[in-house]
Amino acid sequence: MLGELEQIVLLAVLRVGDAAYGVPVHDEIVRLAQRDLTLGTVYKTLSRLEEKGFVRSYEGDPTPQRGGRRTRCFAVTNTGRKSLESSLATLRRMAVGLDVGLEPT
Amino acid sequence: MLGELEQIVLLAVLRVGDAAYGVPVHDEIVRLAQRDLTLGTVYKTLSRLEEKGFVRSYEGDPTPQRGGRRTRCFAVTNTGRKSLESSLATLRRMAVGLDVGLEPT
DNA sequence: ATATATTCTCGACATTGTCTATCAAATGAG
DNA sequence: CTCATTTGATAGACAATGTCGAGAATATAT
Repeated sequence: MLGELEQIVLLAVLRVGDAAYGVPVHDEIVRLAQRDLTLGTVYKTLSRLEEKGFVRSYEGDPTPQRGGRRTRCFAVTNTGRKSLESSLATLRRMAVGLDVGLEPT
Repeated sequence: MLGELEQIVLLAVLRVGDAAYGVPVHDEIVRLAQRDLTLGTVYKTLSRLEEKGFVRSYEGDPTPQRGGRRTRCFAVTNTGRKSLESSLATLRRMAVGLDVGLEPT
């Protein structure tokens, strides 16, 4: 089962695409979810998602502008994507017929 | 913030409509979310939602078929509905452009 | 070297998710 | 009427997720 924040973080990683490391993922969440999370929260969630096999991580290209260590980038795995789609599909199914702004096309 | 199950329970209460007490809400979740929850889990979640003001409860009509005590029915409050819509809107916003089965119309 | 900026890790604690066991009320059998 | 049975509700415990803040690691500028 994916928690609510886990879903959001998975979506953010997908959105950021390449070089999805902590900072841009965090920024994307703040921007689109209006949620004032800490970086620590994002990293913690990413770690847990990795333990469950929903994302994998790899060393990012060392292209730091000014200070900063190497980045740890994340990508959603197939399993992660399946799980995310399943969660969203459930919500959509349950929203059918209600006017809650999530009706199917 | 609404957890994932909280969202599902709110949706189920909306779906069931009148006389939304524990059992039918539970059934609706099992049916649409393929989630094998216990009745206890549903009640616990409903309690917590009520503490937060997202649902209210009232005594149901005593129309038991065979055994059974008076029912405690639940309805989603305005606040609850707003909160639910907000959560779903966030997901939808974040899904825009990704092919995860939750794109806006 | 030292200060500083950027990225990441690690406890610690709050909230949510979940079950099992148990309680309560209503009904029908005897 | 009494009580076993059925349906509905509650409570306590523990697991999983959500969240923060403090600090560690690493690179650069001075």
